[in-house]
Amino acid sequence: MLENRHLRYFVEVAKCLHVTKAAKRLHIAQPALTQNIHQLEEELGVELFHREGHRLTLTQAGQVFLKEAEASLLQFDHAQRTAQRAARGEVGKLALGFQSMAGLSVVPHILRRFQSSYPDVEVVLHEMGSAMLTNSLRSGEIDAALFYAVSDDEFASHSLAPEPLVAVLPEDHLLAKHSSIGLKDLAQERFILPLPSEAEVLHHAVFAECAAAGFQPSPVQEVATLIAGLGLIAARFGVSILPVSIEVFGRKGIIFRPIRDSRVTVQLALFWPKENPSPIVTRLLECVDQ
Amino acid sequence: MLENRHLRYFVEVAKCLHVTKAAKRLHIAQPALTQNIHQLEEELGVELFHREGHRLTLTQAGQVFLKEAEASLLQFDHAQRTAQRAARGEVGKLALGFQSMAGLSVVPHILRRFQSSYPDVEVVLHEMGSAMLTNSLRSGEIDAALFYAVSDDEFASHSLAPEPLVAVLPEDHLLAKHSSIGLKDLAQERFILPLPSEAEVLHHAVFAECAAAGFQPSPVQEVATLIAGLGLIAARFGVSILPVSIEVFGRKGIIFRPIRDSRVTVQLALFWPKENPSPIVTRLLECVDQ
DNA sequence: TAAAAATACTCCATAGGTATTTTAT
DNA sequence: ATAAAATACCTATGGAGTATTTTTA
Repeated sequence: MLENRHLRYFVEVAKCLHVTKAAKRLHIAQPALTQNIHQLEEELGVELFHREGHRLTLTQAGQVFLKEAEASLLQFDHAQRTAQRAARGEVGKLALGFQSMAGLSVVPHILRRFQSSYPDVEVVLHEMGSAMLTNSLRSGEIDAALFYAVSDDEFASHSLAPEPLVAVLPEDHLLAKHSSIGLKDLAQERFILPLPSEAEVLHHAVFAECAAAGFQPSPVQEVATLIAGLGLIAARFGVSILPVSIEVFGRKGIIFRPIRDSRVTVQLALFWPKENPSPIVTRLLECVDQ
Repeated sequence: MLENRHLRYFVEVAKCLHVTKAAKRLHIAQPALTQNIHQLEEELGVELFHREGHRLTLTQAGQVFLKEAEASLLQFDHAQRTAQRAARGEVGKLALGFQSMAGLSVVPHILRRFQSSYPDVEVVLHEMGSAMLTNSLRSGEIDAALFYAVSDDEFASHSLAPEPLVAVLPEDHLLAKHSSIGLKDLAQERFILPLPSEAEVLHHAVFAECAAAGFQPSPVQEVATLIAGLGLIAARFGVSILPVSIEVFGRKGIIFRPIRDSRVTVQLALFWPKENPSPIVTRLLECVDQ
């Protein structure tokens, strides 16, 4: 059976056209090299060299095979180096899940840095709710997920800086003229909340913040998507409380106000499977903190 | 040292994710396969499989390496098949020399047939005189040459059908009104001859034909190129005798007339080196006779 | 006759086999 | 209990070495 060795040896001989010299460069004995070349020719069924006495020349087939053999060796090398780069997380695919809120500014920021460092990683983004994110992490559908949550035993995680919450109001709301608001003033408002399955931590954060202000939000309207929620607020259907990074979202008809005496913070965190984490996630982590 | 074998084995295991099954398909024992995979991972310095109990899965690096390994094996195969095709003369380069006269119709004809049968042969054409053609054949600069000559001990050759000679006259020549001419009527004309180094056989053919008609051409004007010769004839500077295939050359001011009682014929022949002939020449020969 | 390739042979490294153990389902 | 992978050990093929012969420049 022909092996790579045969190609390596052949290329060397074809380059010096001198078996003894080639053998020295290959650090093997001349007869061993001669044998390999013969075997190669035998298995191919092709004369690669003209032998006129001691004068070696490549046949036409030999010239063609030289090019092909070199290409094959390069490909072989490339395969090895690429596997090693892949092991270091420098090439491959990264399926990254994220919550809508995280997609507003954090994901784009991190991604820009990551892609400039690792252009050979193909990143596929998946926007979904927090419940589905954990499912997808479990099933291996995604390699990592970025969403508002607290660290947890099931997954490895890395939390970003805590974020304060802000009140989200229609722009013509009575309290809009103040530069900040006391949450108690919203006690009678209808609260727009994300579905727990979409953003569990944000859902609870609203209750926690209200509880700190001494009331329980009621009535509430749950929504599946951020877009729908902000639309309802703009239509004066209710108000909400969201992480401050919502402010990059400049929807018409909506304003944001800091909450005086706010007690609650939330933080984005990157989660990934404890078992067989993608090495690419390690590279991604390096980009998260800068 | 990693060999092709390792890739073949890895690809099989990566495809069934089952060492025992893969071993069967490869017709080797399971421990041998296990060892090879371990050795591959060792030499690469890369984990290619996750092993959770008996459940094998490819790591990210393994997935990447699978693609690369398959590509490498394909390239290896391709190298072998290409060498074999090259040995059969189906791929490679053909440097074909020819005389101007042969280039008029025979070379284009043969070439069209040849290229349709062997599109992967790169043909490079070299137009030169007969003396230089033999030199280039000797030096290996060209693989074969097509020119008017008689077969010869130095080279292998294959002659095409003999061609009669025709008289080449300016169109307003006195004899032009006749449909054929007796060569003796040209005895007083100046003969335009190719240089012997450019077309030795054609040069001699003129003398032989004239001798058969009972005279020796005089005066003579030798020219290096066909173009120059025909130009001189059109300018009424002289006449010539050339193989009948000159008639495809429709230069203004020139006419061709058969020679009555012509004795001499010439023939194109393909010549190639006796030593180490290019296999492509054999393929070319098959096209020459059809 | 000098130098290079081919041949003859020997040896040992290792690819691959058999038998067995370990491990997980 | 079963089936698969890992381990241990053995065998033998063949890759590579040394010594020698053949060939040609």
